[in-house]
Amino acid sequence: MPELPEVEVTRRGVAPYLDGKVVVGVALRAEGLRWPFPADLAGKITGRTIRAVKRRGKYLLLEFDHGTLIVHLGMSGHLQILPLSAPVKKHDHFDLVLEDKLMRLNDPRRFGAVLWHERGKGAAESHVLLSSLGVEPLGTEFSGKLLYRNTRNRKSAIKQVLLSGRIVVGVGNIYASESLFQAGINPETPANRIGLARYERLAQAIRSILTTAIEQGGSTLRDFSDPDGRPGYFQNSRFVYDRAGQPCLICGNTISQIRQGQRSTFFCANCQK
DNA sequence: CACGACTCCTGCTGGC
DNA sequence: TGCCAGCAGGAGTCGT
Repeated sequence: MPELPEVEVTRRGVAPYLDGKVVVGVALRAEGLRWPFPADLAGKITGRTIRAVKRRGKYLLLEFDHGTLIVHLGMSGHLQILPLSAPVKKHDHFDLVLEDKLMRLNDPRRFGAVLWHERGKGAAESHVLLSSLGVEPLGTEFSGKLLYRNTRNRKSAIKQVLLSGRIVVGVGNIYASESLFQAGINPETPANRIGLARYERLAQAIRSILTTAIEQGGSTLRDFSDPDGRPGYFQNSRFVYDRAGQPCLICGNTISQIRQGQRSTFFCANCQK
């Protein structure tokens, strides 16, 4: 479900309820998700204060003085802020209980994760899952030049390279297709055959699309909503994703759907060369 | 290292 | 209407 915009919308939604608040307890209703829940999570964070809620790629980082709770929503994870009395529903696997509210993680497919990183092992960014991530697409380091420089030895299709997260993070299946459409680049083009000028266009497209998606509250294609239950509206701004067989909104050509690395890609063969 | 296939899991949809 | 194959917004792991 969530790509960078949805995770950022989630972060902004939960942060006001978590910042500076004390954890009263946790509820765990499964062994774990993709990986087991941290050993003695309650003992680790009960009575501790959440100092900040940050994001790195699609990972949410709940920072404490003595470590960081790392939360990933996987494909189907969803966080909500609820009253303490909220009834438990199917797939409600984890609650972070505060004094007057709780943050609940619901994740039907259980591809998500809740992990703990001790402060003593360095910043959360040094965690094994975070240490080799690419740059933030909305940060100052990201640019067309960076994309160009880091793709000289990448023969894979540009769509796959974007999805890999090793050069730039947070660009998932929807926004990869949308960004390549806006930049006029065919998703099957080998990354090392794209020049600097086109990468400048792509970087600009990625920034612009992610920024717009965040402002619109993300994409609600099936079930996404922010932690207060509000849906996103970016799906109304899609040019190609999930529009196979429909006319291109720019040229009228029929939108194509192909498979790349077991994932669907959508594009306009006329607008994207 | 780069690359591609496979894998985890539940739920929904589309074709019969 | 029921059944079931196939696909869904992610990404770690393994073999080459």
